[in-house]
Amino acid sequence: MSSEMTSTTRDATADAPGEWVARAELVLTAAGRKRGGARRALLKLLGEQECALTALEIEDALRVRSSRPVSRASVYRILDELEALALVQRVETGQAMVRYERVCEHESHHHHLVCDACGLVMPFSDAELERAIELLSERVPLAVSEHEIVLHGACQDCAA
Amino acid sequence: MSSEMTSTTRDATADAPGEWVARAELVLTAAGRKRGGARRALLKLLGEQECALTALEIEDALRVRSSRPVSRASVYRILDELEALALVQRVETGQAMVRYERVCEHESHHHHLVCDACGLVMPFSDAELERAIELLSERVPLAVSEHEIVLHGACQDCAA
DNA sequence: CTTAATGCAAACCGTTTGCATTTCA
DNA sequence: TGAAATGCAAACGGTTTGCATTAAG
Repeated sequence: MSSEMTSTTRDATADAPGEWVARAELVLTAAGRKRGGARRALLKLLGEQECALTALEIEDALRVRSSRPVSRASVYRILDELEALALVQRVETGQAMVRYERVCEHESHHHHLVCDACGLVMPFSDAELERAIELLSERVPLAVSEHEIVLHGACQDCAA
Repeated sequence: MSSEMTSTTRDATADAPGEWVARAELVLTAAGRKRGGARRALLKLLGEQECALTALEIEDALRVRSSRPVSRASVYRILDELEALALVQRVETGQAMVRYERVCEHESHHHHLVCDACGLVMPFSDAELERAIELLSERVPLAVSEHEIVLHGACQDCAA
């Protein structure tokens, strides 16, 4: 019973609402950036997400269910910017497109489950696994700064 | 002292020489494929590799230091074919291009260390980690068929 | 005003595909 | 001789870039 249970619903990334957005705004201002409408819309969207989205999903979401459509170029540029400031991280799921999700402080980060049949991506976290990685990192010929773990398989719907 | 030591040199993938190539030929024949020169050259090359290569690296290697140049399209087609037959697997390193490496039977598979500074990719394997993944796989809302682990950081040269 | 932010369209680049030709069984 | 294998070049699709315009501080 030691490790945190995987949760598809309430996600490990789910900060207090807006906390991440607030921090992001701070970091951006500290970096001498101005506050544009496109970026504000993107931050709001990312702040609400439970798991990683692709740039195109973000573009669509902003065009369809948001106040503020954002051009594709801006989506990419803003994501790059946020990644450089460690506010967002890339997630490689082995699917065609890269995914992005916000990075939360003082929260155990999560990893990803990918359904190879339907493309569903779900977060999970596991303390044992993190411990194993931590130990391992000491014994490896690399100064480890990050790690990414992806489990592939069939989700419950697709396996049925 | 329990887990296998990471090895940069002698790699976990290093089968008895040619063993993988021989198996690959068998599987391909069993699948009703003919034996073309391009594929033979590619198999030979992959059989000699210790770690994952990109399609372009493969194309170059075959053009430069091999008997048999192989067109880019064929490289991709052959890799797809081998992947479908589970003779080769993709490796997502978070770099621009996908990498490919042969899959060996009855050998604990390995994972990858990626130097984000110079792009070096090295294999490693760890029994603890595998155990953690195995346990975890039971408790997750996904019928897990594979997993991929990538550690990012700075290699010994780049960290120095 | 000065500089960052943004949109648009074109450029990029790894990968895939269509088609004609060659090769293997 | 028929199916698979291969090369070439064009097409694709996600991502990046150049440039002109707008807007924040």
